[in-house]
Amino acid sequence: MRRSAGDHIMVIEKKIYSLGHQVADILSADILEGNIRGGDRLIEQELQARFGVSRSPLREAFRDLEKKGLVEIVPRRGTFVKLVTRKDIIDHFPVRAALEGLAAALAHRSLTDLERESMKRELAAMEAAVGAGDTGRFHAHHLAYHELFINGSGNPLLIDTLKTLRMQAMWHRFSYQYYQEDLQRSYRVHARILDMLLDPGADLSRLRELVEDHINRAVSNFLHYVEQHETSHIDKTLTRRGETR
Amino acid sequence: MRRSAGDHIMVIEKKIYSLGHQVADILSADILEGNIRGGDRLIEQELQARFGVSRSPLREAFRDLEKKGLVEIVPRRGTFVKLVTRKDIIDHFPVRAALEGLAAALAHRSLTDLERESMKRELAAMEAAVGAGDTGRFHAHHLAYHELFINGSGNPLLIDTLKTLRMQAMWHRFSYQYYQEDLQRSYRVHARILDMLLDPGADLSRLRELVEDHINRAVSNFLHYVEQHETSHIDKTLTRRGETR
DNA sequence: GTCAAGTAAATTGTCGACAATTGTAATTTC
DNA sequence: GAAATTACAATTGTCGACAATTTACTTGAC
Repeated sequence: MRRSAGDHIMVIEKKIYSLGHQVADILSADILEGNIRGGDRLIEQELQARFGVSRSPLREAFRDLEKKGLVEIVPRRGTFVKLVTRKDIIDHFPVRAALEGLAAALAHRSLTDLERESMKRELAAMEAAVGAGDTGRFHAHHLAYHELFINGSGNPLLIDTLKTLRMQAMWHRFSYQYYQEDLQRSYRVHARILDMLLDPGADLSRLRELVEDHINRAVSNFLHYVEQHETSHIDKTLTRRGETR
Repeated sequence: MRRSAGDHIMVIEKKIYSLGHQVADILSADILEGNIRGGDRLIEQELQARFGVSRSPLREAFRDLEKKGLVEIVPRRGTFVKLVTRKDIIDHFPVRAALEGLAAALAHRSLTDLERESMKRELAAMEAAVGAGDTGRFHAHHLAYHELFINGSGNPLLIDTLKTLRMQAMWHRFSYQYYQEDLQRSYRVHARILDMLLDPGADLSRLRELVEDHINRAVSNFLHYVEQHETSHIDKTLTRRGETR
Protein backbone atom coordinates (compact mmCIF):
# COMPACT_ATOMS: atom_id res chain seq x y z
CA MET A 1 0.00 0.00 0.00
CA ARG A 2 1.30 3.34 -0.94
CA ARG A 3 0.77 6.22 1.41
CA SER A 4 0.81 9.69 -0.02
CA ALA A 5 1.62 12.95 1.71
CA GLY A 6 -1.19 14.52 3.61
CA ASP A 7 -2.90 11.21 4.00
CA HIS A 8 -3.61 10.27 7.58
CA ILE A 9 -3.77 13.86 8.68
CA MET A 10 -5.89 13.97 11.78
CA VAL A 11 -8.23 16.85 12.45
CA ILE A 12 -9.40 17.30 16.00
CA GLU A 13 -11.43 20.32 16.93
CA LYS A 14 -10.31 22.12 13.81
CA LYS A 15 -6.69 21.68 14.75
CA ILE A 16 -4.51 19.96 12.23
CA TYR A 17 -1.84 17.65 13.44
CA SER A 18 1.00 16.66 11.16
CA LEU A 19 2.16 13.08 11.19
CA GLY A 20 5.20 14.17 13.15
CA HIS A 21 3.04 15.70 15.83
CA GLN A 22 0.84 12.63 16.07
CA VAL A 23 3.84 10.36 16.39
CA ALA A 24 5.29 12.63 19.05
CA ASP A 25 2.07 12.39 21.04
CA ILE A 26 2.04 8.62 20.94
CA LEU A 27 5.70 8.39 21.86
CA SER A 28 5.20 10.89 24.68
CA ALA A 29 2.51 8.70 26.17
CA ASP A 30 4.66 5.61 25.72
CA ILE A 31 7.54 7.21 27.54
CA LEU A 32 5.36 8.58 30.31
CA GLU A 33 3.65 5.24 30.85
CA GLY A 34 6.96 3.45 30.92
CA ASN A 35 6.39 1.36 27.80
CA ILE A 36 9.63 2.85 26.62
CA ARG A 37 12.23 2.84 29.34
CA GLY A 38 14.60 5.61 30.29
CA GLY A 39 17.89 5.21 28.46
CA ASP A 40 16.26 3.36 25.57
CA ARG A 41 17.22 4.30 22.08
CA LEU A 42 14.56 5.32 19.61
CA ILE A 43 15.46 3.65 16.33
CA GLU A 44 14.03 5.32 13.28
CA GLN A 45 13.59 2.22 11.17
CA GLU A 46 11.78 0.42 13.98
CA LEU A 47 9.31 3.23 14.56
CA GLN A 48 8.97 3.73 10.83
CA ALA A 49 7.66 0.17 10.60
CA ARG A 50 5.47 0.61 13.65
CA PHE A 51 3.76 3.81 12.57
CA GLY A 52 3.95 3.34 8.84
CA VAL A 53 5.38 6.76 8.20
CA SER A 54 8.61 7.82 6.59
CA ARG A 55 11.61 9.14 8.45
CA SER A 56 10.93 12.84 7.93
CA PRO A 57 7.96 13.07 10.28
CA LEU A 58 9.72 10.73 12.68
CA ARG A 59 12.68 13.02 12.96
CA GLU A 60 10.36 15.93 13.53
CA ALA A 61 8.71 13.98 16.29
CA PHE A 62 12.13 13.44 17.86
CA ARG A 63 12.75 17.19 17.84
CA ASP A 64 9.38 17.70 19.43
CA LEU A 65 10.19 15.25 22.17
CA GLU A 66 13.55 16.88 22.68
CA LYS A 67 11.88 20.25 23.11
CA LYS A 68 9.63 18.70 25.72
CA GLY A 69 12.69 17.36 27.45
CA LEU A 70 11.68 13.72 27.11
CA VAL A 71 14.56 12.61 24.93
CA GLU A 72 18.07 13.64 24.07
CA ILE A 73 19.30 13.71 20.49
CA VAL A 74 22.96 12.88 20.11
CA PRO A 75 24.25 13.68 16.63
CA ARG A 76 25.20 10.65 14.59
CA ARG A 77 24.43 8.35 17.46
CA GLY A 78 20.72 8.45 17.93
CA THR A 79 17.84 9.59 20.08
CA PHE A 80 17.68 8.40 23.66
CA VAL A 81 14.92 8.59 26.25
CA LYS A 82 16.13 10.70 29.12
CA LEU A 83 17.03 9.10 32.37
CA VAL A 84 15.84 10.73 35.55
CA THR A 85 18.31 10.56 38.38
CA ARG A 86 17.82 11.28 42.03
CA LYS A 87 19.62 14.55 41.58
CA ASP A 88 17.31 15.53 38.74
CA ILE A 89 14.41 15.17 41.12
CA ILE A 90 16.14 17.11 43.86
CA ASP A 91 17.02 19.89 41.42
CA HIS A 92 13.54 20.12 40.03
CA PHE A 93 11.71 21.21 43.12
CA PRO A 94 13.38 24.50 44.06
CA VAL A 95 13.09 25.76 40.49
CA ARG A 96 9.45 24.88 40.29
CA ALA A 97 8.86 26.29 43.76
CA ALA A 98 10.46 29.64 42.95
CA LEU A 99 8.38 30.01 39.80
CA GLU A 100 5.10 28.96 41.34
CA GLY A 101 5.73 31.30 44.25
CA LEU A 102 6.17 34.10 41.77
CA ALA A 103 3.06 33.02 39.91
CA ALA A 104 1.00 33.17 43.09
CA ALA A 105 2.22 36.66 43.89
CA LEU A 106 1.42 37.86 40.37
CA ALA A 107 -1.94 36.14 40.41
CA HIS A 108 -2.89 38.05 43.54
CA ARG A 109 -3.56 41.15 41.50
CA SER A 110 -4.47 39.72 38.12
CA LEU A 111 -6.84 36.88 38.95
CA THR A 112 -10.31 37.36 37.52
CA ASP A 113 -13.37 36.93 39.68
CA LEU A 114 -14.21 33.83 37.71
CA GLU A 115 -10.82 32.33 38.46
CA ARG A 116 -11.16 33.15 42.14
CA GLU A 117 -14.46 31.34 42.21
CA SER A 118 -12.97 28.35 40.44
CA MET A 119 -10.20 28.18 42.99
CA LYS A 120 -12.75 28.16 45.79
CA ARG A 121 -14.47 25.26 44.09
CA GLU A 122 -11.26 23.30 43.65
CA LEU A 123 -10.37 23.87 47.28
CA ALA A 124 -13.79 22.65 48.36
CA ALA A 125 -13.33 19.58 46.20
CA MET A 126 -9.96 18.98 47.84
CA GLU A 127 -11.59 19.17 51.24
CA ALA A 128 -14.24 16.69 50.19
CA ALA A 129 -11.54 14.34 48.91
CA VAL A 130 -9.74 14.55 52.22
CA GLY A 131 -12.95 13.58 53.97
CA ALA A 132 -13.45 10.65 51.65
CA GLY A 133 -9.79 9.70 51.93
CA ASP A 134 -9.58 9.69 48.14
CA THR A 135 -5.95 10.44 47.31
CA GLY A 136 -6.36 10.32 43.55
CA ARG A 137 -9.25 12.75 43.60
CA PHE A 138 -7.37 15.04 45.94
CA HIS A 139 -4.40 15.28 43.62
CA ALA A 140 -6.57 15.91 40.58
CA HIS A 141 -8.13 18.94 42.22
CA HIS A 142 -4.81 19.92 43.71
CA LEU A 143 -3.42 20.05 40.19
CA ALA A 144 -6.36 22.10 38.93
CA TYR A 145 -5.94 24.48 41.87
CA HIS A 146 -2.30 25.10 41.01
CA GLU A 147 -3.01 25.54 37.34
CA LEU A 148 -5.60 28.16 38.12
CA PHE A 149 -3.26 30.56 39.80
CA ILE A 150 -0.41 29.78 37.42
CA ASN A 151 -2.53 30.58 34.38
CA GLY A 152 -4.01 33.47 36.31
CA SER A 153 -0.61 35.08 36.74
CA GLY A 154 -1.03 36.77 33.41
CA ASN A 155 2.59 36.13 32.48
CA PRO A 156 2.73 33.84 29.45
CA LEU A 157 6.47 33.33 29.74
CA LEU A 158 6.07 32.16 33.30
CA ILE A 159 3.15 29.94 32.39
CA ASP A 160 5.04 28.40 29.53
CA THR A 161 8.20 27.88 31.53
CA LEU A 162 6.26 26.08 34.23
CA LYS A 163 4.46 23.98 31.67
CA THR A 164 7.74 22.88 30.13
CA LEU A 165 9.12 22.17 33.57
CA ARG A 166 6.16 20.01 34.45
CA MET A 167 6.44 18.19 31.15
CA GLN A 168 10.14 17.52 31.64
CA ALA A 169 9.33 16.06 35.01
CA MET A 170 7.28 13.25 33.61
CA TRP A 171 8.20 11.06 36.56
CA HIS A 172 6.22 13.56 38.56
CA ARG A 173 2.94 13.09 36.81
CA PHE A 174 2.73 9.40 37.17
CA SER A 175 4.08 9.01 40.63
CA TYR A 176 2.59 11.97 42.39
CA GLN A 177 -0.86 10.51 42.51
CA TYR A 178 0.16 7.43 44.37
CA TYR A 179 2.52 8.57 47.00
CA GLN A 180 0.98 9.10 50.38
CA GLU A 181 0.95 12.53 51.88
CA ASP A 182 -0.69 14.21 54.79
CA LEU A 183 -3.77 15.32 52.88
CA GLN A 184 -5.23 17.13 55.85
CA ARG A 185 -2.10 19.20 56.24
CA SER A 186 -1.83 19.87 52.51
CA TYR A 187 -5.43 21.02 52.42
CA ARG A 188 -4.85 23.51 55.22
CA VAL A 189 -1.89 25.05 53.41
CA HIS A 190 -3.95 25.52 50.27
CA ALA A 191 -6.75 27.05 52.29
CA ARG A 192 -4.31 29.59 53.69
CA ILE A 193 -2.92 30.31 50.24
CA LEU A 194 -6.37 30.96 48.86
CA ASP A 195 -7.19 33.17 51.84
CA MET A 196 -4.23 35.33 51.00
CA LEU A 197 -5.05 35.38 47.30
CA LEU A 198 -8.52 36.64 48.15
CA ASP A 199 -7.33 39.20 50.69
CA PRO A 200 -6.54 42.51 48.93
CA GLY A 201 -4.23 43.52 51.76
CA ALA A 202 -2.24 40.30 51.90
CA ASP A 203 1.53 40.34 52.26
CA LEU A 204 2.81 39.18 48.88
CA SER A 205 6.21 38.09 50.18
CA ARG A 206 4.55 35.83 52.69
CA LEU A 207 2.25 34.47 50.01
CA ARG A 208 5.20 33.61 47.82
CA GLU A 209 7.02 32.03 50.71
CA LEU A 210 4.01 29.93 51.59
CA VAL A 211 3.65 28.53 48.07
CA GLU A 212 7.37 28.01 47.71
CA ASP A 213 7.73 26.17 50.99
CA HIS A 214 4.73 24.01 50.23
CA ILE A 215 6.36 22.76 47.04
CA ASN A 216 9.85 22.43 48.44
CA ARG A 217 8.57 20.41 51.33
CA ALA A 218 7.21 17.83 48.91
CA VAL A 219 10.65 16.80 47.69
CA SER A 220 11.57 14.63 50.66
CA ASN A 221 8.22 12.89 50.63
CA PHE A 222 8.57 12.31 46.96
CA LEU A 223 12.10 10.92 47.13
CA HIS A 224 11.01 8.60 49.85
CA TYR A 225 8.18 7.37 47.66
CA VAL A 226 10.39 6.90 44.62
CA GLU A 227 12.90 4.81 46.51
CA GLN A 228 10.24 2.38 47.63
CA HIS A 229 8.35 1.90 44.40
CA GLU A 230 9.18 0.70 40.95
CA THR A 231 9.07 3.50 38.46
CA SER A 232 10.28 2.46 35.07
CA HIS A 233 11.52 5.82 33.91
CA ILE A 234 13.56 6.66 36.95
CA ASP A 235 17.10 5.43 37.04
CA LYS A 236 17.75 3.45 40.16
CA THR A 237 21.40 2.85 39.49
CA LEU A 238 22.49 6.42 39.78
CA THR A 239 19.97 6.97 42.51
CA ARG A 240 22.24 5.49 45.11
CA ARG A 241 25.21 7.68 44.56
CA GLY A 242 25.23 10.95 46.41
CA GLU A 243 26.11 13.39 43.67
CA THR A 244 25.82 16.84 45.12
CA ARG A 245 28.43 18.36 42.81
CA MET B 1 27.77 20.38 -8.63
CA ARG B 2 26.41 17.54 -6.65
CA ARG B 3 26.65 17.64 -2.93
CA SER B 4 26.64 14.40 -1.07
CA ALA B 5 25.64 13.68 2.50
CA GLY B 6 28.26 14.31 5.10
CA ASP B 7 30.00 16.78 2.86
CA HIS B 8 30.42 20.20 4.42
CA ILE B 9 30.37 18.81 7.92
CA MET B 10 32.28 21.19 10.10
CA VAL B 11 34.40 19.93 12.94
CA ILE B 12 35.31 22.41 15.63
CA GLU B 13 37.15 21.26 18.70
CA LYS B 14 36.17 17.68 18.03
CA LYS B 15 32.52 18.58 18.02
CA ILE B 16 30.57 17.67 14.94
CA TYR B 17 27.96 20.02 13.70
CA SER B 18 25.36 18.81 11.27
CA LEU B 19 24.32 21.04 8.42
CA GLY B 20 21.12 21.80 10.27
CA HIS B 21 23.03 22.96 13.29
CA GLN B 22 25.31 25.15 11.22
CA VAL B 23 22.38 26.73 9.44
CA ALA B 24 20.65 27.32 12.76
CA ASP B 25 23.72 29.12 14.07
CA ILE B 26 23.90 31.43 11.09
CA LEU B 27 20.18 32.17 11.21
CA SER B 28 20.38 32.78 14.95
CA ALA B 29 23.03 35.40 14.40
CA ASP B 30 21.03 36.94 11.57
CA ILE B 31 17.97 37.24 13.74
CA LEU B 32 19.90 38.60 16.71
CA GLU B 33 21.68 41.18 14.59
CA GLY B 34 18.44 42.24 13.02
CA ASN B 35 19.32 41.19 9.48
CA ILE B 36 16.12 39.21 9.65
CA ARG B 37 13.32 41.23 11.15
CA GLY B 38 10.78 40.13 13.70
CA GLY B 39 7.66 38.85 11.98
CA ASP B 40 9.57 37.85 8.86
CA ARG B 41 8.82 34.51 7.34
CA LEU B 42 11.62 32.05 6.75
CA ILE B 43 11.01 30.51 3.36
CA GLU B 44 12.61 27.15 2.84
CA GLN B 45 13.30 27.50 -0.86
CA GLU B 46 14.98 30.86 -0.36
CA LEU B 47 17.30 29.62 2.38
CA GLN B 48 17.89 26.45 0.43
CA ALA B 49 19.34 28.55 -2.36
CA ARG B 50 21.29 30.72 0.04
CA PHE B 51 22.97 27.94 1.96
CA GLY B 52 23.08 25.32 -0.76
CA VAL B 53 21.57 22.62 1.39
CA SER B 54 18.44 20.59 0.98
CA ARG B 55 15.28 21.10 2.96
CA SER B 56 15.84 18.37 5.51
CA PRO B 57 18.62 20.15 7.41
CA LEU B 58 16.78 23.43 6.96
CA ARG B 59 13.72 22.09 8.70
CA GLU B 60 15.90 20.79 11.49
CA ALA B 61 17.40 24.22 11.82
CA PHE B 62 13.90 25.64 12.15
CA ARG B 63 13.14 23.24 14.99
CA ASP B 64 16.38 24.28 16.63
CA LEU B 65 15.46 27.92 16.38
CA GLU B 66 12.02 27.16 17.74
CA LYS B 67 13.54 25.44 20.74
CA LYS B 68 15.65 28.51 21.34
CA GLY B 69 12.50 30.59 21.17
CA LEU B 70 13.66 32.64 18.21
CA VAL B 71 10.98 31.56 15.77
CA GLU B 72 7.52 30.13 15.76
CA ILE B 73 6.56 27.28 13.50
CA VAL B 74 2.95 27.37 12.35
CA PRO B 75 1.87 24.11 10.70
CA ARG B 76 1.16 24.40 7.01
CA ARG B 77 1.83 28.12 7.07
CA GLY B 78 5.49 28.54 7.70
CA THR B 79 8.16 29.61 10.13
CA PHE B 80 8.12 33.15 11.48
CA VAL B 81 10.66 35.12 13.45
CA LYS B 82 9.18 35.95 16.81
CA LEU B 83 8.10 39.46 17.57
CA VAL B 84 9.00 40.94 20.90
CA THR B 85 6.36 43.16 22.39
CA ARG B 86 6.56 45.56 25.27
CA LYS B 87 4.70 43.07 27.40
CA ASP B 88 7.17 40.33 26.53
CA ILE B 89 9.90 42.50 27.96
CA ILE B 90 7.93 43.33 31.08
CA ASP B 91 7.10 39.67 31.61
CA HIS B 92 10.67 38.56 31.14
CA PHE B 93 12.26 40.33 34.07
CA PRO B 94 10.40 38.92 37.09
CA VAL B 95 10.90 35.37 35.85
CA ARG B 96 14.57 35.88 35.29
CA ALA B 97 14.86 37.69 38.61
CA ALA B 98 13.22 34.90 40.57
CA LEU B 99 15.47 32.29 39.03
CA GLU B 100 18.68 34.26 39.40
CA GLY B 101 17.77 35.00 43.00
CA LEU B 102 17.41 31.30 43.59
CA ALA B 103 20.69 30.65 41.78
CA ALA B 104 22.52 33.08 44.04
CA ALA B 105 21.13 31.46 47.17
CA LEU B 106 22.12 28.00 45.94
CA ALA B 107 25.53 29.24 44.86
CA HIS B 108 26.19 30.47 48.37
CA ARG B 109 26.91 26.96 49.54
CA SER B 110 28.09 25.27 46.36
CA LEU B 111 30.49 27.78 44.84
CA THR B 112 34.03 26.48 44.58
CA ASP B 113 36.96 28.53 45.82
CA LEU B 114 38.03 29.00 42.23
CA GLU B 115 34.66 30.43 41.30
CA ARG B 116 34.70 32.75 44.28
CA GLU B 117 38.06 34.06 43.15
CA SER B 118 36.77 34.53 39.62
CA MET B 119 33.84 36.52 40.90
CA LYS B 120 36.20 38.78 42.81
CA ARG B 121 38.14 39.38 39.64
CA GLU B 122 35.01 40.14 37.62
CA LEU B 123 33.84 42.56 40.27
CA ALA B 124 37.23 44.28 40.24
CA ALA B 125 37.02 44.54 36.46
CA MET B 126 33.58 46.07 36.80
CA GLU B 127 34.96 48.65 39.21
CA ALA B 128 37.75 49.49 36.81
CA ALA B 129 35.24 49.89 33.99
CA VAL B 130 33.20 52.27 36.12
CA GLY B 131 36.33 54.35 36.71
CA ALA B 132 37.08 54.43 33.00
CA GLY B 133 33.44 55.12 32.18
CA ASP B 134 33.50 52.19 29.77
CA THR B 135 29.91 50.95 29.59
CA GLY B 136 30.57 48.12 27.15
CA ARG B 137 33.37 46.72 29.25
CA PHE B 138 31.26 47.01 32.37
CA HIS B 139 28.44 44.99 30.90
CA ALA B 140 30.80 42.29 29.62
CA HIS B 141 32.14 41.70 33.11
CA HIS B 142 28.69 42.13 34.57
CA LEU B 143 27.55 39.27 32.37
CA ALA B 144 30.49 37.10 33.37
CA TYR B 145 29.80 37.85 37.04
CA HIS B 146 26.21 36.68 36.72
CA GLU B 147 27.15 33.58 34.78
CA LEU B 148 29.60 32.61 37.49
CA PHE B 149 27.07 32.33 40.24
CA ILE B 150 24.41 30.87 37.94
CA ASN B 151 26.72 28.08 36.80
CA GLY B 152 27.98 27.81 40.34
CA SER B 153 24.50 27.03 41.63
CA GLY B 154 25.10 23.37 40.85
CA ASN B 155 21.56 22.94 39.55
CA PRO B 156 21.70 22.04 35.84
CA LEU B 157 17.97 22.46 35.38
CA LEU B 158 18.16 25.98 36.75
CA ILE B 159 21.23 26.77 34.66
CA ASP B 160 19.58 25.48 31.53
CA THR B 161 16.30 27.25 32.16
CA LEU B 162 18.11 30.54 32.62
CA LYS B 163 20.16 29.95 29.49
CA THR B 164 17.03 29.34 27.45
CA LEU B 165 15.45 32.40 28.97
CA ARG B 166 18.42 34.55 28.07
CA MET B 167 18.42 33.15 24.57
CA GLN B 168 14.74 33.86 24.10
CA ALA B 169 15.40 37.40 25.16
CA MET B 170 17.65 38.16 22.27
CA TRP B 171 16.61 41.78 22.35
CA HIS B 172 18.30 41.85 25.69
CA ARG B 173 21.74 40.90 24.50
CA PHE B 174 22.02 43.51 21.85
CA SER B 175 20.40 46.39 23.58
CA TYR B 176 21.69 45.96 27.08
CA GLN B 177 25.17 47.09 26.25
CA TYR B 178 24.13 50.44 24.99
CA TYR B 179 21.57 51.67 27.39
CA GLN B 180 22.85 53.99 30.02
CA GLU B 181 22.65 52.97 33.61
CA ASP B 182 24.03 54.20 36.87
CA LEU B 183 27.18 52.11 36.74
CA GLN B 184 28.38 53.31 40.11
CA ARG B 185 25.17 52.20 41.74
CA SER B 186 25.12 48.88 39.89
CA TYR B 187 28.67 48.18 40.95
CA ARG B 188 27.82 48.77 44.61
CA VAL B 189 24.95 46.30 44.46
CA HIS B 190 27.20 43.65 42.99
CA ALA B 191 29.81 44.33 45.62
CA ARG B 192 27.18 43.73 48.31
CA ILE B 193 26.02 40.55 46.60
CA LEU B 194 29.54 39.18 46.48
CA ASP B 195 30.07 40.12 50.11
CA MET B 196 27.10 38.02 51.06
CA LEU B 197 28.18 35.14 48.83
CA LEU B 198 31.54 35.12 50.58
CA ASP B 199 30.09 35.43 54.08
CA PRO B 200 29.31 31.97 55.47
CA GLY B 201 26.77 33.42 57.87
CA ALA B 202 24.88 35.51 55.33
CA ASP B 203 21.10 35.63 55.34
CA LEU B 204 20.09 33.71 52.21
CA SER B 205 16.66 35.29 51.97
CA ARG B 206 18.22 38.70 51.91
CA LEU B 207 20.75 37.57 49.31
CA ARG B 208 17.97 36.32 47.07
CA GLU B 209 16.01 39.49 47.54
CA LEU B 210 19.02 41.60 46.69
CA VAL B 211 19.67 39.78 43.41
CA GLU B 212 16.00 39.71 42.54
CA ASP B 213 15.48 43.40 43.14
CA HIS B 214 18.60 44.28 41.20
CA ILE B 215 17.23 42.54 38.12
CA ASN B 216 13.68 43.71 38.50
CA ARG B 217 14.83 47.28 38.84
CA ALA B 218 16.43 47.08 35.42
CA VAL B 219 13.13 46.69 33.60
CA SER B 220 12.08 50.32 33.74
CA ASN B 221 15.48 51.51 32.60
CA PHE B 222 15.40 49.02 29.83
CA LEU B 223 11.92 49.93 28.61
CA HIS B 224 12.90 53.57 28.61
CA TYR B 225 15.91 52.73 26.47
CA VAL B 226 13.94 50.60 24.05
CA GLU B 227 11.39 53.31 23.44
CA GLN B 228 14.05 55.77 22.45
CA HIS B 229 16.18 53.62 20.18
CA GLU B 230 15.63 51.67 17.02
CA THR B 231 15.83 47.97 17.68
CA SER B 232 14.93 45.97 14.65
CA HIS B 233 13.61 42.91 16.41
CA ILE B 234 11.33 44.68 18.81
CA ASP B 235 7.86 45.40 17.63
CA LYS B 236 7.06 49.05 18.00
CA THR B 237 3.50 48.82 16.91
CA LEU B 238 2.27 46.76 19.80
CA THR B 239 4.65 48.58 22.08
CA ARG B 240 2.30 51.51 22.39
CA ARG B 241 -0.73 49.63 23.53
CA GLY B 242 -0.99 48.93 27.20
CA GLU B 243 -1.77 45.25 27.25
CA THR B 244 -1.77 44.19 30.86
CA ARG B 245 -4.16 41.29 30.29
C1' DG C 1 43.26 -15.26 26.77
C1' DT C 2 43.39 -10.37 25.70
C1' DC C 3 43.92 -6.67 22.83
C1' DA C 4 44.20 -4.55 18.19
C1' DA C 5 42.84 -4.06 13.47
C1' DG C 6 39.93 -4.71 9.79
C1' DT C 7 35.42 -5.78 7.80
C1' DA C 8 30.31 -6.01 7.52
C1' DA C 9 25.89 -4.56 9.22
C1' DA C 10 23.01 -1.22 11.28
C1' DT C 11 21.75 3.46 11.66
C1' DT C 12 21.75 8.34 10.96
C1' DG C 13 22.39 12.49 7.69
C1' DT C 14 21.18 14.47 3.41
C1' DC C 15 19.10 14.77 -0.94
C1' DG C 16 15.67 15.49 -4.83
C1' DA C 17 10.87 14.60 -6.17
C1' DC C 18 6.00 14.42 -5.62
C1' DA C 19 1.51 15.40 -3.03
C1' DA C 20 -1.38 18.40 -0.51
C1' DT C 21 -2.47 22.64 1.20
C1' DT C 22 -2.54 27.58 1.48
C1' DG C 23 -2.47 32.18 -0.47
C1' DT C 24 -3.35 35.13 -4.50
C1' DA C 25 -5.22 36.88 -8.50
C1' DA C 26 -8.36 36.67 -12.16
C1' DT C 27 -13.16 35.71 -13.25
C1' DT C 28 -17.85 35.49 -12.66
C1' DT C 29 -22.19 36.72 -10.51
C1' DC C 30 -25.45 39.72 -8.30
C1' DG D 1 -18.73 48.04 -7.89
C1' DA D 2 -18.55 44.38 -4.17
C1' DA D 3 -18.71 39.65 -2.93
C1' DA D 4 -18.23 34.96 -4.00
C1' DT D 5 -15.94 31.49 -7.01
C1' DT D 6 -12.50 29.37 -9.48
C1' DA D 7 -7.91 28.57 -11.29
C1' DC D 8 -3.09 29.08 -10.57
C1' DA D 9 1.24 29.79 -8.20
C1' DA D 10 3.92 29.48 -4.04
C1' DT D 11 5.05 26.81 -0.13
C1' DT D 12 4.99 23.17 3.21
C1' DG D 13 4.49 17.98 4.30
C1' DT D 14 5.95 13.48 3.18
C1' DC D 15 8.33 10.02 0.78
C1' DG D 16 12.02 6.72 -0.81
C1' DA D 17 16.91 6.38 -2.00
C1' DC D 18 21.75 7.07 -1.40
C1' DA D 19 26.02 8.56 1.36
C1' DA D 20 28.61 8.65 5.51
C1' DT D 21 29.32 7.30 9.94
C1' DT D 22 29.05 4.55 13.91
C1' DT D 23 28.68 0.04 16.01
C1' DA D 24 29.29 -4.87 16.29
C1' DC D 25 31.58 -8.66 14.92
C1' DT D 26 35.18 -11.37 13.17
C1' DT D 27 39.85 -12.15 12.51
C1' DG D 28 44.58 -12.03 13.61
C1' DA D 29 48.73 -11.02 16.46
C1' DC D 30 51.17 -11.23 20.77
